[in-house]
Amino acid sequence: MIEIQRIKENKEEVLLGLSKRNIDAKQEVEQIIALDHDWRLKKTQLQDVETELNAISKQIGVLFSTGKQEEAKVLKSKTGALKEALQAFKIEEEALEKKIQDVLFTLPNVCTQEVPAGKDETANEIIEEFGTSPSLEEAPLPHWELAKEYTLIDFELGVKVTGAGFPFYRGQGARFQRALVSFFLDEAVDAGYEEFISPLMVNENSGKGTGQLPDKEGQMYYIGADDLYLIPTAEVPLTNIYRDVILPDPNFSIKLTGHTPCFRREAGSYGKDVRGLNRLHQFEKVEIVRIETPENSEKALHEMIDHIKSLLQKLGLQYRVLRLCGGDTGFAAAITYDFEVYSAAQEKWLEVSSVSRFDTFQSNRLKLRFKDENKKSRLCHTLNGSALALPRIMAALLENNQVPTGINIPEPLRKYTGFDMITKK
RNA sequence: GGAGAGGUGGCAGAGUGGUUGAACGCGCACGCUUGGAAAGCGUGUUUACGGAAACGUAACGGGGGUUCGAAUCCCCCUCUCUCCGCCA
Repeated sequence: MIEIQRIKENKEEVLLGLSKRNIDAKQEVEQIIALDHDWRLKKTQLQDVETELNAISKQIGVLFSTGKQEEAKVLKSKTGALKEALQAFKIEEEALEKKIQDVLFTLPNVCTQEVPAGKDETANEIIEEFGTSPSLEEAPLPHWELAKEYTLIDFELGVKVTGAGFPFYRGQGARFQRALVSFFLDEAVDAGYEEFISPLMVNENSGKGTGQLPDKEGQMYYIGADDLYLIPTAEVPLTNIYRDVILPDPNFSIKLTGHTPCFRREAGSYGKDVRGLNRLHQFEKVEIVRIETPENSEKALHEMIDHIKSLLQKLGLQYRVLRLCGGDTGFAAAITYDFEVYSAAQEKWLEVSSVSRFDTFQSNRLKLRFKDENKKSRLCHTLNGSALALPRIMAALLENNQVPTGINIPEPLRKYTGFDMITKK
């Protein structure tokens, strides 16, 4: 959540950043400032009473130990009223604090200066395009047709065993996916990210830490019997490694990566956009996560962007980079860049990566801090990005690399697949 | 799942109702000492909030209770360890 200090000190900047999301938060911001003022006042009053009560208790202790029972009794009788006052102040103070939290929780992150204002994806800015569409034979097949023809993915089996959106990958399809995962992980490790295999379920505190809870509760699968959530992305377990951590000095740059399945309920999705691999309840993704000082986070963001570009270029995919407008930027992000690859058979752009800077929005919830040069605790910046999400990359590669005799495997993947081309068996 | 033991500062580990935010030790930082180092000596060394500061308040796994006063007593939850059971 937004730091309350920032709201107080840079009210206009906060309002401007939120306005890019089409949100007028003037009322909430004023309310928070007023509540915070009241809370401070109440807190001081509360502490005054506590000070007095502590002093009396101390005196009683001394009196007892010196055998002055009578004097102690007199003092004791004075504490009743104070305790009542203490209770009252405490209740008021806690109520105020909760109210502030409640309002704060409703506010999304403040968008940065470069984020374009706008309501939906039509306002996103295309900032870069790379590559050209492959020249395919007439009537290229969409990936779900190719998947059937070469027995790569079985959607019907998934429906039988689990339900829609849970496909089986099989044979060369399974191998192809595994090759992509290995390639992405190796590239990340080469770029200095530490590889993790993480839990696939997380507790409530972790969900809150990265901002999925409470605002996206309905999007996660929930295991009621054990009070756990299936992860919607590796971002959640990876970032939460650093929940409640204070890094001891300002010279750090934490780079994590992990490959996990991602589980998303995708409530309300339907239609042709969900055809084939375009939208699934379970899919695989390699995620990269970074924890940086505020001074370094913008640089880190661009390193991540460059990393993703290089992956797409090595795979020979045509892509474009979008800077999302405020309305399309996720709740916790300050700025987000999306990567889309061109799917030649479907003739459309598919989102394959989303890279975001969260500034202190997550770390404020996570209580993830570092000691600066003056040994002061400051909140870290967190960032993450997909590098990459598997299904749509697979869809694009299948479609774009189809030839009459099969489907060509991009060169960098061949050492992982063990074959150069997907063929009919 | 059953039985027992336990969760205290960076670590190790005292502390069973009173000036204990917490002994002693290790580690760490700074200083003294030294040609330099070690040893030695001294000082310091949790976090959050309020405050310009002095200082104050809170926190001994989490939550609640008893009490003038709780790390210490009571209740609930949770986690760890040991033994048993089960098991890829």
